[in-house]
Amino acid sequence: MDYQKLADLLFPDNKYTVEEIEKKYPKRQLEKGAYVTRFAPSPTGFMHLGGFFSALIDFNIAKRSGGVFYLRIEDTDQKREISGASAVIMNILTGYGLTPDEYELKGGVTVGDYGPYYQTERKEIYKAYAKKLVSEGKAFPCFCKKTEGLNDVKKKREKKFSVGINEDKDPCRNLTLEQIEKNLKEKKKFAIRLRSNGDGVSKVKLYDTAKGEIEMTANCIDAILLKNDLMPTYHFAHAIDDTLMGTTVVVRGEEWLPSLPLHYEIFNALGFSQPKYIHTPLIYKFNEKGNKIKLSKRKHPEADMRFYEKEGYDKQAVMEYLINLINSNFENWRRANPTAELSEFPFNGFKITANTPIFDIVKLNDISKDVISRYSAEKCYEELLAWARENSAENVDYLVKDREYVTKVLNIDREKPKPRKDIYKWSMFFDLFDYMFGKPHNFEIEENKKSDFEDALREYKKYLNLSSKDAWFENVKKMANALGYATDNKDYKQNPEKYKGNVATVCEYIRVAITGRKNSPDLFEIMTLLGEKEVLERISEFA
RNA sequence: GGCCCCGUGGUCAAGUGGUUAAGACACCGCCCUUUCACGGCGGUAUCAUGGGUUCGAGUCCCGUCGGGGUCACCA
Repeated sequence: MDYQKLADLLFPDNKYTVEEIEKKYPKRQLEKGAYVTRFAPSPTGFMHLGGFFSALIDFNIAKRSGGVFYLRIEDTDQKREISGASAVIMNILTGYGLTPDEYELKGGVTVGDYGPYYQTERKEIYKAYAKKLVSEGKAFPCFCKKTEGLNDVKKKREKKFSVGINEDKDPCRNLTLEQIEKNLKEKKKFAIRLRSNGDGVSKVKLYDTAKGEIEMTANCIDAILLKNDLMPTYHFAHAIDDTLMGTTVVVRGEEWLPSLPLHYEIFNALGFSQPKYIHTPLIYKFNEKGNKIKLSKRKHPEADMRFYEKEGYDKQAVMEYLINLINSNFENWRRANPTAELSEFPFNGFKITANTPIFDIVKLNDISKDVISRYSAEKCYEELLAWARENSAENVDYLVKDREYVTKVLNIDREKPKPRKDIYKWSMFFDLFDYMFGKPHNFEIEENKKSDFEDALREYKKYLNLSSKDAWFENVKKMANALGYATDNKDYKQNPEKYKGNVATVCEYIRVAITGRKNSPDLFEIMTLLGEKEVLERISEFA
């Protein structure tokens, strides 16, 4: 077979040769030890938590080594393309401070010399390499009918098929030049497949920086390199782009691990050497049956980065949670350095756990509470406002108009060595403090306590004193005493039957009347902010 | 089913041949606060399993079991 002739037949009008292309992509001039990483999502208008997770690792590896972090859009599957998706990706990345050094905005600027950064714009590059492989006999055209996508595959999987030796070699690999010419004359579309040398038995030693050496069965599949629209598959584009663009470390989800032998064979065929790989653990949740399942876009809102945006999770907290998932030394560091910037943490992207973590929103909440408790009231206000502008438009006017008051509310129990921690996302603010912005409607009081409750409130009108915290509390005690509630706690504990309750009980009644609930920050501060008139009105509701 | 990854408490995890097997979340108890919290102290609870190797194994090797991933002209 005259492979060169075949290559010319298949690709008569390629714009570039491989040599021409490689001239345009010189080796990057970087300090020794500097890593080049990339985030390479497909533009579906959705960013998965797991994708963000690898971007976080990418960013840290590049930035901490003085290297480059770039964004490449893998838009070769036109069916899935959503317009404006790349802007969404850039927004999230920059919002979290993971701004790429090189990127391209569709219809806008391109930053960086190793572009284009959209794969569809690199079509001629892939074609050049495909032609080269064909001319060397390492790839061949395939005229078969396409598989019908995911459904076909699923059916095949249900049969629990096993892949035997050489069974995956594609029949088209044996087509004669004449047959190919005939097909071409009939304008038949073709894909380009790798002519695999693998037997499906021999082993290859591969390496993952996080997992160590992995021995895998060599690839034996004549994998598609170029689809019949001549766009590359992930595998082919990965080899070419990451080589040309100088990627030294590829961080990607663990679902890619099984295709490592394929990538190994493609890199070899192309004469490229492989980058380092870090396959990150996938993030799971438990389903109803208690089985682990992948955090998925369809089933789990938390899989979508927009969820955290909408809910108003603190960005620092989301990142701290993720780092904590792969390395809990982080928590020790955080405790020792409670006010340090996240960027000061000696994050080692190469040393990540291989375990498969289960997403735990309770833990995220806790981290978020901690992060937010360290903020000043002013910072909280800014964050709250920023969140509201995007996600709660109806509250923006109010926040802007009553900035001072809102800041004071945010400041309750905050300016102290151990600040209160009850806010973990901004969307909860208005519910949590609803009583600061209007009279409560529901009151957490048991039916059998109602008469005591009302008696206490009636009496409290006489005792209300907001002149100082001490005076306020002194009066609460006086009233408690007058109504037969214990003011000596020890005595109360020993002889509870002697009393209707203790000061805590009285406080509970007042708290419920003012806030509607049994839990709230410091009562005196709340009453002071509300003002005497409002406080009396609320008490008078019951007395 | 083939191939591969993973297996320390309910969850996340430190641990790289000798530890009383850290820490955090959650849960429970006590203390502090004569309010709600914050906080402090303590508790329950873990090396999947069976064999090796070794004076010694959570750590190394093999098997088993369990969980997960993958097997598309999707990434």
